[in-house]
Amino acid sequence: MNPSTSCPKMEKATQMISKRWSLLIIHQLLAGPQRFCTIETALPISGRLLSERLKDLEQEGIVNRDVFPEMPVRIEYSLTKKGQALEPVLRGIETWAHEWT
Amino acid sequence: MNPSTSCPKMEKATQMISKRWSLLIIHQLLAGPQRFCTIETALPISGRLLSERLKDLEQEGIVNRDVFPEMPVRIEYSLTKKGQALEPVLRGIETWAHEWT
DNA sequence: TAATTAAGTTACTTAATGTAAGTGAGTATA
DNA sequence: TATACTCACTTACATTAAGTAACTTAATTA
Repeated sequence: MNPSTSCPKMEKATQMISKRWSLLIIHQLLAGPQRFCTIETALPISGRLLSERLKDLEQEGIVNRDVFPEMPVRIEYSLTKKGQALEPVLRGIETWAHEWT
Repeated sequence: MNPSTSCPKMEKATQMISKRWSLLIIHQLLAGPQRFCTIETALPISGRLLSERLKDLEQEGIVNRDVFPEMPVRIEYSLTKKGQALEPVLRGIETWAHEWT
């Protein structure tokens, strides 16, 4: 592994969002706050990985985890401002996906 | 793994570009056609993976591999139109990276 | 009482990534 | 002429990540 000469912020950013499933989860959350099982049903991802990825995204400050202390407890995932700021990127991918795939 | 209810094009696209290193390689190639060793030096990626990733991207029609039959042979990698169409996405990530990381 | 749902976790298998060294053809250096 | 070096990879192997399936705990519905 070489020391890199490219932009370190770009490296960090791509590392963060290009983990498998991250982009699809963020895309899914653009539709609004959602519960675990809703995301699990919407995407072809297993609970095991969704759980892991949501934790990662929460740590990166991209996703919020809100606990509503009802009975039974309800947990909703949503995008933070940092996460919402990725909307143009996701829309760009959407456009590209429709044109080229 | 559930059957998904989200957009299959989006799934394909994210699968394609969010493989580790793909985004950085495409970003690097936005600067123009480059040789293997140039990319290897510019990014913190090993030859082993760069070789693998370039093959993937070539197969997806995102990257071109041009062989110049000089002595010694020169090989240059560049973006296809499909690859160049990703520029807005990469610029979006750049912007986000500078604002939020 | 039995089955189902939500939000995960545990255990285990398979696939991807990282590291280091090697290859073969050509080039420059002592 | 022998040595070292560059380019564009490849091979072998160790480590890490992803995928699959079954399990958990508490509450809810049939």
